[in-house]
Amino acid sequence: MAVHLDDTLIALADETRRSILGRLAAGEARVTEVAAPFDISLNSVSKHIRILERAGLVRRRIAGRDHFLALEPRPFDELTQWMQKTREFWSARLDALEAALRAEDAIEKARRPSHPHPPRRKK
Amino acid sequence: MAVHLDDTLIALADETRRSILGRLAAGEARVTEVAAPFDISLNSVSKHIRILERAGLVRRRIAGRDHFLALEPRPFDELTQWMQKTREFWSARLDALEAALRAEDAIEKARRPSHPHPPRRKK
DNA sequence: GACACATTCATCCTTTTGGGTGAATATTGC
DNA sequence: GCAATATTCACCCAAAAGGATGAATGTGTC
Repeated sequence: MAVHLDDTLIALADETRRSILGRLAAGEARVTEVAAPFDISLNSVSKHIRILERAGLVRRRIAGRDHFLALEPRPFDELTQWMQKTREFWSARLDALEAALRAEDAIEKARRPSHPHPPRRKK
Repeated sequence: MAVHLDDTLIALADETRRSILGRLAAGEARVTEVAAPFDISLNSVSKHIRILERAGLVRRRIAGRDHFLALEPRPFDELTQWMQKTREFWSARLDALEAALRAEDAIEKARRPSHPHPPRRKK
């Protein structure tokens, strides 16, 4: 699953590719149509599309000499799920850390009412 | 905002870096501590940390010769927001497309009860 | 001051990415 | 069969990423 995530993240980490996905959200389009708005060569767009296909974000349907591309949101949704799970995990750990620090502070305060934060390392 | 997104996505698109973030979710750690579980050189880990810092996902607090690293979830949350907005946009457009196709089908069916999908291009 | 430790800097190497150009391939249309 | 069209393939180039190693810098400790 980790490699899969990498492909999706890399595919999304480029403005041209995000723009291509935006175009495909409006429906199927041929490679040439997708490439039209960009000021780069058709070949470069073709390479971007291959990276999107590698991530599974774009599906290709070949009809004669036309290659119709369509948006495939599943990897995007899987990434969203991973991010939600990861965020929850982080929150839980960071909250626990916060709680531990507060408890430590309380103990410290009870023992020595002043001097709230003895720096563990100097300078 | 686009460049910012790029940095975050690129930072997350690597298993080593995701693992570093997982470690930091448990609290601050020095560079050496963060590097310990990995089988790569300390320098490589240092480079990964720099990429995480570039994305704003890691904050560095220097205390003498020790560099303490801490997780900073804000860019992660911004990415989550972007993904939710994008997903909603896609859903709206794809739903509209679906509806349009269904409507087209209905009209087609009303006019010619058989022959549901005349292929626009042959083979 | 001398030494150990933590971290980065400077290089080098290989792979990937993002861009380009020109040729090849496949399909359509006449 | 032939010309035009759609797309990819094969290279070339520069920049960046991910890895390594060895030197330099800054800090703590004795």
